[in-house]
Amino acid sequence: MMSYDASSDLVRRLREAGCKITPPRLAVLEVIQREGEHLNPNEILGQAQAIHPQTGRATVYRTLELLTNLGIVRPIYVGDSGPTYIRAEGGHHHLVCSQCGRIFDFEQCVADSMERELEARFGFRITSHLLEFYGLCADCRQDDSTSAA
Amino acid sequence: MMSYDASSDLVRRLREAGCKITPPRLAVLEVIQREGEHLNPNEILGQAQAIHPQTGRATVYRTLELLTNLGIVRPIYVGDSGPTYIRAEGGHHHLVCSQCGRIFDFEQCVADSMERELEARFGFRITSHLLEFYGLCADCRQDDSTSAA
DNA sequence: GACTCAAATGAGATGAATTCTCATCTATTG
DNA sequence: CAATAGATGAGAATTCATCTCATTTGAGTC
Repeated sequence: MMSYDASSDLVRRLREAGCKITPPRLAVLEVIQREGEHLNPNEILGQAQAIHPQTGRATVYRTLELLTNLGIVRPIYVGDSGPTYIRAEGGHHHLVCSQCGRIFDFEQCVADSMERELEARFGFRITSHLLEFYGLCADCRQDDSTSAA
Repeated sequence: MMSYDASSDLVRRLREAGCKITPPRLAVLEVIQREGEHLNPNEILGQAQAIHPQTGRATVYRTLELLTNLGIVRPIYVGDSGPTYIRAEGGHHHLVCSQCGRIFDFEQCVADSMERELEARFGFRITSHLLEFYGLCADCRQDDSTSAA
């Protein structure tokens, strides 16, 4: 037990926050660090149980809340699915089709240029951002053009 | 019955999509147009019932899904509350504290400058965007500085 | 290494939000 | 006005998240 990687950077942050380092927490951290992106609570539970089988559902929810408050992960709602969790660092950029729900990613982003100004204005320390554009994707535009004017 | 404002722009869009114009749908549209921002399904139900008392909960969910597919409204998840609905036009800009959950709005935004390029690149027709920054607000930074290094 | 205690846990109950089912009704077209 | 596909409302069913509480455990102290 307690054999995963109890010395990672994230574990240190938990310790500093006065939290105990438990097997379920290590399992969830492991999942986040390994897969990381866009897992929902149920998937995180499943993967955490692959590491530490006794892990309970409530503990996963509790751990995700804890990690969110510590600024380590962050829930994100995209499309019509429930929340998924991502690492709370860097930027996430999506193009979301309101009709079919498909999601496209893009990389370049102008948000960084705003960070400094917003930090100064609001006294924030910004660690990440989300930029999403909504509209109709190419396919759904075509389908529409038959019926709409 | 059928006396609210069956000739608005939004009603026309419903007709064009081949949908029937019914009292519950008019009621929901009326609520969206009047209040518009950040109502959750339950609040929308309440206000729709003030207009058309027989309106059922399932119909509100169905109508919101319909309006979302038509690109008229859009669900948004901010903070830890459930979904709320906003008009699917223009931009929404938030600064979210990961610790206390408070939300600050700001106006100026650089996203517009990216829209044209993304539209060209992905063949999208973009109607709105969401730009959110995450981090620690001024208050939570202070609380943290006592414990953290 | 054993002792202590607050923190953390798991199982299942509970609760809230959403979706589904189906018999009935109605907006629209001809 | 009649016909009909689409829409509706009521309540059942499902899903997802939270809460409760008895038990366990990590981590500091000796």
